[in-house]
Amino acid sequence: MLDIRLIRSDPGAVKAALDRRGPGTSDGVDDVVAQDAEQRRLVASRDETRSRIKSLSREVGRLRGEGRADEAEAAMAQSRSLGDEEEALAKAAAELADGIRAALLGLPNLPSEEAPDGAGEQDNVVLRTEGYDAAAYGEHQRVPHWEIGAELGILDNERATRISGSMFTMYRGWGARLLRAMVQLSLDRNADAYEEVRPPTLVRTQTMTSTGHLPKFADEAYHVERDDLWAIPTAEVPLTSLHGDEILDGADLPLRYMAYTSCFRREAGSAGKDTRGLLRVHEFDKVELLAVAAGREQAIACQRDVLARGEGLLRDLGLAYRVVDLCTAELGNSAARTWDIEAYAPGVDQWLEVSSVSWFGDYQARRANIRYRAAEGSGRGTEVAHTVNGSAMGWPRTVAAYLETHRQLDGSVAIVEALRPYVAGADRIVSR
RNA sequence: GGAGCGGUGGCCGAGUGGACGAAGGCGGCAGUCUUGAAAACUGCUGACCCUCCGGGGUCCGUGGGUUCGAAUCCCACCCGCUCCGCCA
Repeated sequence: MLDIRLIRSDPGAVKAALDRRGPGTSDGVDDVVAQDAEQRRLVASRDETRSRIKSLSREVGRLRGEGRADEAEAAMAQSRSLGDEEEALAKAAAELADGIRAALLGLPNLPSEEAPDGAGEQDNVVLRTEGYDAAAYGEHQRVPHWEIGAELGILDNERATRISGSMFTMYRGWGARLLRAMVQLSLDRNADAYEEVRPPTLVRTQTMTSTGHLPKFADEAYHVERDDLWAIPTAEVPLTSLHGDEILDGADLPLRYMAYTSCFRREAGSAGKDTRGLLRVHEFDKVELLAVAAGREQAIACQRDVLARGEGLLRDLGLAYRVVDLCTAELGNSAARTWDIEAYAPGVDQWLEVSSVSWFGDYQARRANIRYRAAEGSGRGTEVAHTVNGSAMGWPRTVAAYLETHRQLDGSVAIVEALRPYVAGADRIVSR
């Protein structure tokens, strides 16, 4: 949610920044400005009326105490008639406030001025590519992961579909074990700075609203209507709300958390797109890293840290990857700046998005109401925190890139050094 | 799911419908004393919104209601605790 004070004081700059995402993004800002002015006018006269009612009421008590019943009666009558006035003003002000809040919830975040301008995917900027050499891949690596999975008996999407429908996956045997090894590696590598959390995967509407997944993207999430709970699309959702409605001590920031959870996405509108194998599924696993920071500078340092950790894990797995700076048109609704990490999968010859590392400014923290008290003597009171998050590792696609990259001439798949401690030292996956 | 009790400031906790934004304590900050620290004593110490910077207003789980006036009375909901039932 954008700061209404910023919109009020400089609507032109807000509109210009929003429109960098695409034409028409700032529609509604003028409306908000007008409604806000009217709402404040109403609140001012409501407050004035209330103040008069309060002093009259005190007067009633005092007059009664002094036995001046007639005068008390007169004050009561006057106060009563002011009451109707106050009620009407309060109702009008509250309705406007609801409307303003709804409009604000619908506005996306301002892109960082450092995010590259652009109109679509083609305008994303590749910052760097690591470990990629097209000529280095042999024919044995040009096999799509679903074939490798079937050959080795480690992926069983056919039966997953029978159990849950299309775009669900199932790991079996070494597939499940490889996944578990990667999860453990991801958590262990980040335990030095991030507290491990196992949050709930079903959350309230308020929790989904805080990260910006609601109200705009309700169609993307699974909703348990009977209990009004939402299946999280990412651990970012519960982790962001971990400190919701709290005032943190600025000296404790940044706070860093990581969580391994299942993630659920309806992928509405993408049926039939990239659906082969593990490229796009409704339920997947992910280790998410998240930081709550004090201000821009600290937040950006945290974002760099998350990115470095995501890259480090891909290097541990021996995968080629590139880092992409998303252009303004491709930024998620809540993000100010996002770096995607894409792993190269030789079998399908695609760069697969395996991590998305975003800085949200105070947009999410304002929705979640996460504040912090600045250092003593800084002359500042409580401030809205900044949030940052990104995947340490996200699964089906990482497994896809892994299987294709490490497939050997004999059809087995090598287990890299970093994973061996988690698989009792085994060094390859062979057909059973 | 049923019954009972409860939800008050950073924390604990008091609060007969009338000066209650709220006693008291703890914690925190500042000062006195001290070479320094501790102890003792004194003072200060919530968040948020608006402002013509004088001030005004909102907030006692949430939302309604009663009343001239609600932390206090009524209703609904949420959360917690205890017991019963059910259950992995």
